[in-house]
Amino acid sequence: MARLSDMIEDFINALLNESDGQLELQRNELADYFECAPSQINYVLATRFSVDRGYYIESRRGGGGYIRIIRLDIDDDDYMMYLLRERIGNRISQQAAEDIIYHMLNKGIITRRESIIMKSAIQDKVVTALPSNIKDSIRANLMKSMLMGILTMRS
Amino acid sequence: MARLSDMIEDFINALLNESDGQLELQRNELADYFECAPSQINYVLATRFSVDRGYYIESRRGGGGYIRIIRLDIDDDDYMMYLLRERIGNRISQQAAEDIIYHMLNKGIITRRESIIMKSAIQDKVVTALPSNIKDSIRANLMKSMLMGILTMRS
DNA sequence: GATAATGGAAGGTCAAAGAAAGTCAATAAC
DNA sequence: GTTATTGACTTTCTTTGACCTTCCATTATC
Repeated sequence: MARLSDMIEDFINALLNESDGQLELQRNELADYFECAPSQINYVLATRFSVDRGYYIESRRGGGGYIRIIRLDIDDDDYMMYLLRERIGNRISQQAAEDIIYHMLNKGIITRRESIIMKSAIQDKVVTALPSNIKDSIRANLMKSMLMGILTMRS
Repeated sequence: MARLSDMIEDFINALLNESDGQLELQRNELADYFECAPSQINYVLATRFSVDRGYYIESRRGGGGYIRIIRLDIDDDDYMMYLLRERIGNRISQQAAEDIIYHMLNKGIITRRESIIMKSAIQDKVVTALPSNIKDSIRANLMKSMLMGILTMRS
């Protein structure tokens, strides 16, 4: 008896393959279809469609809510995926973040204006009055979130 | 699953685009047209045509009453100075920050890519596990820092 | 004729109900 | 002992309805 999670994963992958790498679905609908608890869907998304595996999830609650699954284009973005998966990690200093932004600018991944916005966001002064390990951890989240934004917006 | 609110928003936007940025309508008439409760119109105005998104609402009750929707048209630099000096302050919610970014995009102050970077930066998930007043205060710093970056790079 | 009540025609407010998705800890399966 | 599954509870967003306020025109009162 194949595991439910695997069946749901396959199902979603089949839908993704028929799409342009982006897909919208309703959590409850899918749970109904597989006759499982709605939170099962979250489990599958968390374990099988994580950023590490090259996916990005957006969602919205309330009436007309949805879950959007976006498959990232890994081949085209080796460097970005390296940053997300390995380089940035749980903490990053301002200097290291600035170096990465500078590098992205030089490689033509971002424009000069975009580099300035990113640099403004990861300044130490933005997270004042917090212990530096927390600062660095927020900064890591910031970098990863902005990178994810850049990665997902081309589709 | 088209949301009613979105349909009404689109409808109003279509009317606005055919006008000179100002539009008068009757609440009950519009509610009749969409076969919804009149207060639904207020909800759409409050959530989609807020001041943060660049709109201003005037209205009048009684016989011959009306709702007037005005698209604000401020000079870009003035608008950013207003944001920095008055609007953002020490704290700002994710929703309000998103509305402002949406507004800046609509005005052409930032590109779509830039708007996505900014939106990624001010997400709640970036500052997880902190009390919400601290979240909002970091977010205010973020917004101000990014705006300063945009402002200074043009001079 | 001037003023005061009145009724209908708007729009406004707010809380409750409804419609989704998220979280997390307990349990089950392997 | 790790991975799956479930369910109770939470949060967010939307929709509705009951009740309130304001404005105008008409009628009643002095």
